[in-house]
Amino acid sequence: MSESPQLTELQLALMRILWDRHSATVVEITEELRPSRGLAQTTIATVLSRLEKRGIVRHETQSRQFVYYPTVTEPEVRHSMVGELTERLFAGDVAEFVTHLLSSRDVSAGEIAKVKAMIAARTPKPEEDSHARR
Amino acid sequence: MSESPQLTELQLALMRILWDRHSATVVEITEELRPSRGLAQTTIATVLSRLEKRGIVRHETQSRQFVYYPTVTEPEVRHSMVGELTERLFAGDVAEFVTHLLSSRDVSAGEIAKVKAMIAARTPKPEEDSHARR
DNA sequence: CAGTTTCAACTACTGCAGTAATATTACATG
DNA sequence: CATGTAATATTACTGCAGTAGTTGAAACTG
Repeated sequence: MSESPQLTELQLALMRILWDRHSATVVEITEELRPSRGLAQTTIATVLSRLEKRGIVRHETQSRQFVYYPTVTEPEVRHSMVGELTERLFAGDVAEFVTHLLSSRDVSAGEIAKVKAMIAARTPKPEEDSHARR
Repeated sequence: MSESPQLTELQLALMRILWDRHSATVVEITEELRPSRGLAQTTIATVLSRLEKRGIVRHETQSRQFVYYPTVTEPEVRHSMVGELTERLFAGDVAEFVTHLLSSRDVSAGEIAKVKAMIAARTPKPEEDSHARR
């Protein structure tokens, strides 16, 4: 059913709030976004109802108010958006993608180290690990 | 001047052709895309002129025909698109992004190995290298 | 119970991508 | 030089995101 949602920046901003709070009303979201973007409540409501049409959020009515809930997790969205870009730009080649990411000049040595550590941590494949020790 | 172009799939398809051939006419592009998408020449022309308005391609008139050229390279586009997504999804944290990429279950061991090799190859920072030897 | 407030619903407008039909321009050629 | 052809230009329509005004209904308040 659920395809692979691609969300725009505003949509993601709303989702982040929903992910943080687990649920939120239109008013709450509008409040939280007021500093960054000064959007009208109706705008937020419109965006939310469109997200609902796409199955990305749902709502429950609580005493006259709509309380919205995310129906997808942040990792899921990340995964589908990253997957899409991997296809689009690197023909699905993840290694290419990583190479590209790491070769952008704005990656600090510290970040490279983090990545190395991460790879080290996940390199020992479970099966190998279990009998590499004997 | 040039911002950070975000290109859609169709736009990328056109750009890939331009990158491959270095230049192309509307007819050539239409031909090349005919198998995959059966688009009218006018569609291609429209898309190209919009890309030109955005400064992503330019054209020269060669004996009555428009010959289009890319004005940005594929790496540039990749960089700006990936950069955008890095911001959007990972708040600019490249290491997070890489971690995410590598933790998607559809990354083969071979690909991990490729990435490791890549990191190894680029870990010795040039400056450090030059006087680590003294 | 009437007035006010608070929401959501509805409607609508802009901008852009995708799509394509139609109009226009200019060249070649009989 | 008239005309067919090939290419671009114009125009337009759909769909969706962003944006917001207006309306209607429910709830609170006195």
